[in-house]
Amino acid sequence: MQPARYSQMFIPTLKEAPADAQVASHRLLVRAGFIRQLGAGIYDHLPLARRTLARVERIVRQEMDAIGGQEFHLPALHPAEIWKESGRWEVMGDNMFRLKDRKGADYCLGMTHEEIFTAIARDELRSYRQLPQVWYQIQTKFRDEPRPKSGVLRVRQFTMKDAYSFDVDAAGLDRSYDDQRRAYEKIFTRCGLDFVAVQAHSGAMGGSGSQEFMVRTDAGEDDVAACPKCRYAANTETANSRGPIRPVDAGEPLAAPRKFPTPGVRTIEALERPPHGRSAARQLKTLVYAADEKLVLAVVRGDDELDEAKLQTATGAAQVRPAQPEEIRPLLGADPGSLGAVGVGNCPVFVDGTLAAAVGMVTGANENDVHLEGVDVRRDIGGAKLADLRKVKAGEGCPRCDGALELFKALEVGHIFKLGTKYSVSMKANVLLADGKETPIVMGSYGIGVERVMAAAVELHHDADGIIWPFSIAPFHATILTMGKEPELARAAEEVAAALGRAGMDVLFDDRDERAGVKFKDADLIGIPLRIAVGKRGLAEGKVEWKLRRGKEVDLVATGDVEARARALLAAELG
RNA sequence: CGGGGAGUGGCUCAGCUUGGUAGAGCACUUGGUUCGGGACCAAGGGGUCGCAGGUUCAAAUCCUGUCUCCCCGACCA
Repeated sequence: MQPARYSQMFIPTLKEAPADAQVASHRLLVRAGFIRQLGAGIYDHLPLARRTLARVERIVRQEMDAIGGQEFHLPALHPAEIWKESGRWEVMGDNMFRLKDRKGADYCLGMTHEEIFTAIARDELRSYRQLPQVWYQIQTKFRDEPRPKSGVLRVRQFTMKDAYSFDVDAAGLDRSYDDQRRAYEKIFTRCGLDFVAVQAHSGAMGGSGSQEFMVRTDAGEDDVAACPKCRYAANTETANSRGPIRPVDAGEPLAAPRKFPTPGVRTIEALERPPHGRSAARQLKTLVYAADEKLVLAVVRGDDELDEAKLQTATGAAQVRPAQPEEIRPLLGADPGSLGAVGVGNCPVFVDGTLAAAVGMVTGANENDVHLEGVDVRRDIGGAKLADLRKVKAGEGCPRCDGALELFKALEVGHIFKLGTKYSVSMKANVLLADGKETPIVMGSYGIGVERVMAAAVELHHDADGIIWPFSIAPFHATILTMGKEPELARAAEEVAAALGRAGMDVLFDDRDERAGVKFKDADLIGIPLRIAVGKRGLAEGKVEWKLRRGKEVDLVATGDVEARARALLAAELG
């Protein structure tokens, strides 16, 4: 293959990063000439990004094909009807880009493709004999994110590999799911990502189980609780810890809750201070939420934090949001800060499971400036449903072993779901069994954010000078540059470039009329894994400088040895 | 949506408080000197100061509205 010539390529590198770039991947992908912003959460992929993304996609295709996946390409523009069938036209709310055609009919831009693939399955699959099927595509998704941020990490238009499995029964789904999980492990490993597969919250997708593939980085937006001693790892949206959480600092039990005046007290902290002195662990925190627009109460301990995803799971609602003060007052008769669940009968109450046996607790009396003490959760909030609502904290016990949990930030690069029959039932995708009965197809859905894989690799692999790509997804494997203008240097560089090409490397030949320093800086910034520099001194002995981006050492290598050495390096790196 | 910040040559920013008709560095063009880690000198090109109204003899600067972008909280690959 011919080496690419830097002078002919469009690689707009920048000395300074745009002021609004906060995270490393954003800063470096812009500076190194991979991406440019078109609008909030909308990015141009310039040639270098396209090359890297194409490599990621190639790895994804290989691993999908290896488990029997068949590639499709479905429309991004969807008629509203199909989303109304599954009920998600409403569920997706403002996250969906919606538009009308010239006749006024409703359309949307696809956020994901469960509905479209399920429609194909419904229309075309008739018999259990046709199953299992594994279908996938690499396609553009549109989501009207409320808050795009962090460069390419959270955007409104992105590329997703989405795969769907169709099985006759749950056992088949388990196999398909395991195939995908193993494929994901290979994909992310090959892309040079350190990752953990964690237990996840299913959110709007529905279904029985799911795992997220997380890359540990502060640029991520999820919190993961993981046990260093065993394999337990979970998104804090589902993570548990081993009880007892902390000693329940029980107050004095009373025969019945007793009111006491708390003028001006509106916060847990205020109630901890004198003259009240009620520790947060003895307080009940009562929060009002709208779950699918129906008000509910959520109660956690005063020193705990409510996890909204857990509340969503507990209520079974599609959407959960904090209630407005204007909604709360008519419901409970008091303002936030004086709320409690004791005696509340006009809305569902959810109490965190760790409070099941709590006695002698303090809570708001639903009367401004008044609290209750001596509250016995079982006795006084008897109608409540117990649920896991609290967010786990670092250092708490692992639910699976005697280890202690650690918490860290992570970036979600992939998510696999056992959907079950949610979509096949609502969209009537059935097949006939051997005994002639109809059964809904059992489905799974599996996503990978392609740009996120690229960005995650940058987050993980960079230094002060720029990106350090793994060979597998680098835009070029090697770059070659000359130090000086002598024609013999350029000639030698051409030869070395050809040798690298014969070894199977993609080569960028920096033939620009620039000083060596400029070429070095750009090579480091762009992050090409292997750099060969041709200079007068080395060439006098028939040698060139061989340097890996990730290391410090510079080796002098005879030009005749470059090909063999490159071949060996590539074999070692790509396996 | 709630809260905070910012829009001035391609990029990073100054100028705004105290109105007087736009600047620096980088980038770009030309010439010269350089040439192993983002060179130097000289001469150039490039901006209706986000947009729309208003105040004023005069608006980048003051007022109102509006759009866009960024950051912090609720969603997701």
